[in-house]
Amino acid sequence: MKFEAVTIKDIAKALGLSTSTVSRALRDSYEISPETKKKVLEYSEKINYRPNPIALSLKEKRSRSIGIIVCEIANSFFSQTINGIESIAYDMGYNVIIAQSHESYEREVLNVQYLASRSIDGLLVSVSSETKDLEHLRNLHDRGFPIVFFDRVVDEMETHKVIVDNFKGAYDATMHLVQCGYRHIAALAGSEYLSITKERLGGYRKALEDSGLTYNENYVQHCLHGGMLYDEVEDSLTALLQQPQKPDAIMASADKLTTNCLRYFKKRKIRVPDDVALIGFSNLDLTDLLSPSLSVVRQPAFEMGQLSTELLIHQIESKRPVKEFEQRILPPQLFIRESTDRTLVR
Amino acid sequence: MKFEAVTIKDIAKALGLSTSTVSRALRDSYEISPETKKKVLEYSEKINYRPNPIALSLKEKRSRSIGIIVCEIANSFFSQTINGIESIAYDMGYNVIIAQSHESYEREVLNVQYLASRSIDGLLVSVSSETKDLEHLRNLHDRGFPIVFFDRVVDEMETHKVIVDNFKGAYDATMHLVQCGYRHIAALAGSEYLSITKERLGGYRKALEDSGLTYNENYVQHCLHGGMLYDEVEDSLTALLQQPQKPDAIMASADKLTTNCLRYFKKRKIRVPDDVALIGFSNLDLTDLLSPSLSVVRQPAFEMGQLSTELLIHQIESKRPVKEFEQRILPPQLFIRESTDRTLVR
DNA sequence: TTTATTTACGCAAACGTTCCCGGTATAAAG
DNA sequence: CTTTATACCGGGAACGTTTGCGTAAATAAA
Repeated sequence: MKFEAVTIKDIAKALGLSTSTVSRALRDSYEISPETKKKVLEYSEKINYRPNPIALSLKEKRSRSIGIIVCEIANSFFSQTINGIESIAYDMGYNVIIAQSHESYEREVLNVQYLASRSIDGLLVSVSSETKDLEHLRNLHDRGFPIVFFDRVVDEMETHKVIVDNFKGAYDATMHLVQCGYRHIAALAGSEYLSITKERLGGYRKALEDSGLTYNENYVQHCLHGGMLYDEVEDSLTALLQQPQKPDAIMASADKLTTNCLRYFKKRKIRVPDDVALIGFSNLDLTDLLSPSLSVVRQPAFEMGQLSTELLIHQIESKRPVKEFEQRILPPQLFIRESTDRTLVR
Repeated sequence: MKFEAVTIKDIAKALGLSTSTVSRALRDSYEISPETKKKVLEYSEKINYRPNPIALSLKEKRSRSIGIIVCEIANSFFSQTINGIESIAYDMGYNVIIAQSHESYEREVLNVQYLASRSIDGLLVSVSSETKDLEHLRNLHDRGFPIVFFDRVVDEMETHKVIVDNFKGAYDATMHLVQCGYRHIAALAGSEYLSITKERLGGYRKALEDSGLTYNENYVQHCLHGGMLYDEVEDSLTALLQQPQKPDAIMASADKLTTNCLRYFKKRKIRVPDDVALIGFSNLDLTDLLSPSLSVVRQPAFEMGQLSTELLIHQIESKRPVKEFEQRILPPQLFIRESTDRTLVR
């Protein structure tokens, strides 16, 4: 069932004009007399004419749409980021096409190819936790295709990047644990391939060192799928709790990691923070309602989305190839709640 | 900065053929000799040719993309629905363009117009809670534009609709409260304009009647923005708790309504379920981790998204105008946890 | 050998726009 | 009265593709 729209030709025919005249009248060209303009404008209004964006795209060789690749939109951080992306994109006349990798490298590659073949003008990417090979993106980038990375960036490519200060976030979180008196602080981290994992573990380690605590390799566990799979978290936590010296606090470095930690503790009736304290990166809106309420490092997701989009569209609309790339680093925010602070627990 | 793609013309020129021959070779037409086909295929592969979807769209008068309008993607129910939509859409070669109304009628209208002007082939809509006037949608629908409603549907339009059995969901939830011994059961509902609100309140009322409890108008409060604004929830709850006979249980009929209820109770140190029990519609993944864990009515969001998309694409690809419309009703699921069941509380 | 048929390809129009390049009036300048 | 300028408008190509039609050469049938 197709839906017939009214075209410039219909207007031209109805008014006894040529398509060029109608086109020019609509674009308010000086070459068209005021009377003709008036006629055309009025008639277009009457029959509710809307220019065909497909035809325009073909002509202008740009689609005015940008692609987004994230692992999951059902993740607070990413849905908030997408909100930020949308707010800017729509303001600037772009629409967004969203694709999810579900943390799978294969699906990420497929999505990139799909989006690229759909003639989008640019791409906003947060890589999957499985991604090590970047050929699918480098390929496009090398041919001048605008790509902006956010949150999960890659060192190997020279593009705009928007991240949060992950080092500081983890440092502050760990420092907070130290100040609360915890001495055996473990880290539950995401995929080793991810930039954010490295940065966050860096902050964790530095905080330990600055506090005179020794960094213990066995206190660091990785979950390849960033907490998406409960079993991975379960295995990691079990490994941590089997250490000769059980950790008395955990710093979790991703949203799902943090909540699945809590789920594990609840299942095993491990009391938080009495048995073990928990702080984690999270952008959930309900960390205050959890049991116990969660201490978190929160990222300015909305702003990250906005900023990334501004950088991307700026690059898309730039006349000359962009050679100077920016890396914007936004500050994280620390929220202290019951899961680390015993004085807060009822 | 534009990104030059390789076209069929480039292939034709390089191989000394006409564009029609190349086109036909690529589509494996019987009119082309095996040798020519082989040459064309190999060369296209080599230079990584991808057909330009914009040009195809112009020719075929369809864009192979569908629009989605929801209030918030940062809402578990909708993000799960979108996952379902995507899974089907991508399988069938469509991409999706998502727009958010943020529960504003004005933004919904703007989004509809924007999407319609972007030559999408169909629309998946869950109306905003402010929406009463449907001209923006009826307009399109009357001209044969495929529209499928999901979750928040409207009676006034004859289209495919996919909903959950809201009546049953609310009925079961209320019945559960009755069985737990609660006798003064209030309802916190969303916008009065919404279909889901009416259906859910219907189930609530019927359950009361079937249990020999009297339905009390003052026990029903509406929040126009469906819990998005905490203040609305606060006012409604305050009104409920000021009734001469304070309610001993609350049935909340939307995601944010339910969680904001909990937030209110926590703030005021009202114990759940001891002072007041709470059950609500919610698709959150962490209702088991809340304090107390939440009894909820859960909707099969993913399946709803899949089903809606199948119906929509089926209508889009139908040769003849579709006149017979289906209304699919999926079953909700009840999860009993601490917020209603005292025996579960630690 | 002539005629009919098949095979394999090219030409050109179409989708909806924009825009370059013309062209024809009318008016002003010489 | 011719030249030049100005105002206004139309023709047609182009964007990348598909597809109906035409046609040359090769093959088969007569």
